[in-house]
Amino acid sequence: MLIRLDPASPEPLFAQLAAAVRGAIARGELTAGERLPSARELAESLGLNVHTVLHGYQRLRDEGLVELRRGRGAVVTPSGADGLARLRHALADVTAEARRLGLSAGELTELIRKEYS
Amino acid sequence: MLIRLDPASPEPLFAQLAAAVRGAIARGELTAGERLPSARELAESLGLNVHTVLHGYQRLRDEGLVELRRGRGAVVTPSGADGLARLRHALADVTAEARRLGLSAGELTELIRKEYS
DNA sequence: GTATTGTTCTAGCTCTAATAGAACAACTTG
DNA sequence: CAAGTTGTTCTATTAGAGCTAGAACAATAC
Repeated sequence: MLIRLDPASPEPLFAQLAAAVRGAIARGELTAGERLPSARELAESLGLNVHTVLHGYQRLRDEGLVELRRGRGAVVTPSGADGLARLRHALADVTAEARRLGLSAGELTELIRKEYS
Repeated sequence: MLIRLDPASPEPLFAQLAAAVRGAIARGELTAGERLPSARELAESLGLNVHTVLHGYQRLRDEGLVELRRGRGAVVTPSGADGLARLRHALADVTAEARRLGLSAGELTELIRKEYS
């Protein structure tokens, strides 16, 4: 799993890291039961602090995508892997266009809610 | 145009303000050539600092949605209004397709949230 | 000419992100 | 059981963004 981070981005590093893992799960590059590198390992290889990596892992845990256990590390959950893989591509074009126009995720979802009602 | 801001949100106030205006344009509540309230006026009525409002306006200008001129204020550009209107139509197509496939609004917005992260 | 409005500048305050180091608790492995 | 691995928790510091504040300035409208 290749992870590239941009320190100059307004997006926090821990969030970029979480996003990278999330994307890998959605694309099927990481499957249920697979284990992520240990925080200390990944921090070393990415040139980050251990706490920053753990912060990202904890966000993924909050989203239900991975399980964290001491001594074992971070493991992809079945529910997380299943839920992500679906209609993601169908939305890619629209979200890219929306982002180009400066819309936030909140604004886009707001438009959708109105569209559905 | 009603603007509601949440100071407790992680989203910066200037960004929330820009988002509100953007949404109003996308929904057609603000049309090309229309003038926004002056920064000093809006700051007063929203309980914000003038600079915060101007920060939001400047973001909208960077996105090409409004023009800023001293003495005149912020005016919605034709190109900005058009672009957002187009997106709105594209979005209508996607939501129609999603509905045809049996997705709920919640599922769709959840996918978008992940797409943006 | 006068009022309005955005632009620019300095300044201070607060909060988040990121880093750093240390000790600790739970789990895995031999 | 013993040792190593890994996440958890704690305190602390640094850097930057966001927001507020006040002032002076420049372009436009009337």
